[in-house]
Amino acid sequence: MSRKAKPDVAQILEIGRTCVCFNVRKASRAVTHVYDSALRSVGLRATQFALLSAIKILQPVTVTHLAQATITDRTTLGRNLKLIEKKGLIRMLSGEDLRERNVYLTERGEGAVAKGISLWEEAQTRLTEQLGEERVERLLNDLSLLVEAARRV
Amino acid sequence: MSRKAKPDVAQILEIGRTCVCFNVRKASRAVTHVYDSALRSVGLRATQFALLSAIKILQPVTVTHLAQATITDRTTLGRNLKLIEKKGLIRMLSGEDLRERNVYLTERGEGAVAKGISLWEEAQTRLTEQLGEERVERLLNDLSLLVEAARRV
DNA sequence: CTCAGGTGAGAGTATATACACGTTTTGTCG
DNA sequence: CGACAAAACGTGTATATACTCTCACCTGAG
Repeated sequence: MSRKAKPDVAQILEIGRTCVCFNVRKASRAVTHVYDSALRSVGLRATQFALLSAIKILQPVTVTHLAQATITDRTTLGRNLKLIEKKGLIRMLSGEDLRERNVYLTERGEGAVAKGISLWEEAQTRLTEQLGEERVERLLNDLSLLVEAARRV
Repeated sequence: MSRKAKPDVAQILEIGRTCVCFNVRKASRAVTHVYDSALRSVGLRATQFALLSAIKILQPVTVTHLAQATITDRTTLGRNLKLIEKKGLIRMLSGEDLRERNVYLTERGEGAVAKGISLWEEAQTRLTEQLGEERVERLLNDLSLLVEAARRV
């Protein structure tokens, strides 16, 4: 009784069906594939397009701020920024506070976002057609609540 | 007019709000953090617990089969399997068809799943409390449809 | 002013993910 | 039977992710 019994397959099946983590990650892989494919022709990954978009909105913005806004680990973000900096899409400059690095879009970065938008729109439209607009809206809302919930845990 | 104009911030804001990819990935990061933290005391990542669970259900199973079942790239899966093989949690043996590698849980793998279950349950329960059971059920259902939709695109 | 503690960022390490390409084995058809 | 297609898997390379540790810089208490 006190000895931990081998879990049976039925129990694991139920975990697989109900686990929020597994299922969100699985969906993340499937959806990322759609957007990565769509954006390939401009040489951007979905993550990079997302990052450029966030910078477009928040610029000038520090690394830590951007990390909080995108729910990304600061060190992860730093490495992702380095990649798009090497492509010449952003600049990172120290301001008055020498610890900070302020991130800006370059002209090329602006152009990349502009080119990405139409490709993004096509992917988003095709996916929305498959899923239905109402369901997409509901899903986005639930995902937003999920992020809040996860941060409170 | 034909010249691509700089997209304005309002448009990008709308993209950030509505993009299924950004928002699923963001949720994936937030949720993974919860489950990774919960499982840390047994030395498993959420991904690894998921993988062991899938093997528990499907064993013996080939790499390609497991990849299809988990919506993971075959080469990604191969590398993830190598990590839990090194920990002694699974075995990979060739069968009659020498191209195939059949994956099995070891005794230690069974034990790891058993230990992981209670930790998983705690994380899942805390998250469900924050989000509400009905919303979790709806979200899981919508995510499942999303995966199907993404695969049809 | 000084320094103790806090803050912003990078480096080291490890895992997760996937595309392009190559290798071995199997199956199939003339 | 032999050549060629198909299947299963691994390797090389690149990006995404995050934890731990370290360092530089800033700021406020005394």
